[in-house]
Amino acid sequence: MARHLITSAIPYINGIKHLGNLIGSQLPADLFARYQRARGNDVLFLCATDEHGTPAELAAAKAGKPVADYCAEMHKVQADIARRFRLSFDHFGRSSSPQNHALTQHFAGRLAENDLISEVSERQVYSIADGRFLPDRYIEGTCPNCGYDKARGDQCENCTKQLEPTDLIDPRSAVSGATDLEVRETRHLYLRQSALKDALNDWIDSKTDWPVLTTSIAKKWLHDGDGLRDRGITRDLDWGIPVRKGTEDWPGMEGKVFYVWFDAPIEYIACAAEWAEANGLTEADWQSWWRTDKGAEDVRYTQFMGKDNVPFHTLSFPATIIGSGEPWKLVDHLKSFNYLTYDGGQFSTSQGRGIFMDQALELLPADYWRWWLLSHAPENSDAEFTWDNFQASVNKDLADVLGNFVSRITKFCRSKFGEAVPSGGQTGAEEAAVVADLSERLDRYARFMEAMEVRKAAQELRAIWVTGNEYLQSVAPWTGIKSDPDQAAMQTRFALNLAHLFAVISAPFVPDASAKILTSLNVLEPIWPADLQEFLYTLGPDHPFTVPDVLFAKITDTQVEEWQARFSGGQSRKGAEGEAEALS
RNA sequence: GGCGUUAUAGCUCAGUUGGUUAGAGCGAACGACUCAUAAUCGUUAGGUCCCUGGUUCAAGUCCAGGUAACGCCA
Repeated sequence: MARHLITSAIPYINGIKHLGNLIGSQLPADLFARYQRARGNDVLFLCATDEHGTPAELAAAKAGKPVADYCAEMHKVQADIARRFRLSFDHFGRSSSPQNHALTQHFAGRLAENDLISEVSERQVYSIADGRFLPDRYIEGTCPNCGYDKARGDQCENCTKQLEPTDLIDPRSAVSGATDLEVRETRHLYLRQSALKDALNDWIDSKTDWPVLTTSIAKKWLHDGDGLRDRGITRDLDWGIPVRKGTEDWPGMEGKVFYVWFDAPIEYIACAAEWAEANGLTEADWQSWWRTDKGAEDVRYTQFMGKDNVPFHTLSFPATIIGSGEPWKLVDHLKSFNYLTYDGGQFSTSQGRGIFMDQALELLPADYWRWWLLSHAPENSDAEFTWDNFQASVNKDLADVLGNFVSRITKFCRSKFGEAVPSGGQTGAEEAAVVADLSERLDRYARFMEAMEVRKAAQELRAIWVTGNEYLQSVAPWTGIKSDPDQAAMQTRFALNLAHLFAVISAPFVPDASAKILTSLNVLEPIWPADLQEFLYTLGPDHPFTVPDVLFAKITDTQVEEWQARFSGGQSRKGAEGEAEALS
């Protein structure tokens, strides 16, 4: 039995994610996890909320709540939506957990011992009124280049010129509008990633089976310009993991916290510790997934993420792990996705553009979204969501091809033979041909799923559904029953077993529909078809079943028009990044 | 500005290391069937593979230059 450790990029805490976020990491990760479980493998599938940093603080302030309370609430909201999308996390953790505090401090300590941490003095803008240092993007002022009065400290959005906060004319705090700003000296820790450049390069070179998208991004960061740069791992904030060297104080770092990018990926590990605690397991149990000296040498670790997250997962996080000198598991396979676009532009949290997870579920059940998103996953390039395409795909694939097949065969059987699998007849050449065809297709489907070729897997799965309709159309039991009832009974029995097959193998894509079909067919313990020939005899004569309700209602033109208007962009969820409107 | 990705049928996309008449699904037209969610199944039509030039016996595929779209720039 293979062991699969699977993590999805962890979503930021400050609001509900949109469909682009969903298909970029969590959903394909779930598909893979469900598939591996269905094949009988041992799976630990982890995800969490990424809770630290300035956006969380500001979102909490806006909501008028202490940041810890805000994060706890938003974590529940996100967990609930994930559950409703049937994301089958073994644990949905929090980067603010005690486990992550301890591990982050531990890693920092190890890195310091290995001389991979340096201390750098920096000058940063401090807002006296706010009582805090301001990150560059939270300073606003007039652009010295074009005169735009809402330029940010890192860049002017009007003329796109890159700026330093000190370039701004009449700078003010974007948090409070305060103008009493000053530049203060502050000391920060840097991770000396540059010292690990060769180690990282060798490691990435050893990954010959990674997607081009992944390696090209990693290589660019490694070799572009001056090469891999050292990165600050601390910030002058209140909300975060206090800077400590393992369990000891870190002189000169009092009152500072780790920068969110440093502690967030460590949550992948800490989340396993949270999982163990939540399930009454021991440290040895979770370490058997993460420590190659404690049982994880046979674990295959796969990460899922959007392309914007690739540098962190190929360089920064591995630098932390390699730099620790301890035998933690490094990622084996890394599956990255491009963006889903909406009406030609990006989905945007800050501009409220596109469809958000909670809104999607108000319109239609999870399976509809899961199927469309997965079968159109932005694997090789950006993919575009349009309502017309969504309607056409879902109606055709789910309602007409799969749903209608289950409906037609169960109803036919009920009307001619009653609600039990009919007996009589012997399978012949026609059925043997279907078995041969399906065996080949099932094999391809499995290979695509193993390789995480999501779109191709969906395409193959759909072709398998079509096989069922082809078979019925070809043998036409509704005609044959008049002259040879035994033959028609056998054909009906065979087709009911096909419905069973479809339910079992479709579960990773459309878990709810799959469960409904299995319930109707009275199958309590679905088992993946190892031997197809044998599997298609699972439902034998007299096995009772019921006709399921309509599995997938079609999306009407009226609905599409209404939704198109409602989500025409910018109206549904306006506001700056970090707003808590999603909570209401 | 630098860099990256992409460009194939009306639409959404496949096209392995260069190798016959460039493929699939949807949509369209026509036909078959009537068990089924007016669903299904079959047949057919539809392409200057963004442009220009180059390498080669052979280029959708490799190289150079251009054009356009999208993205990233810590």
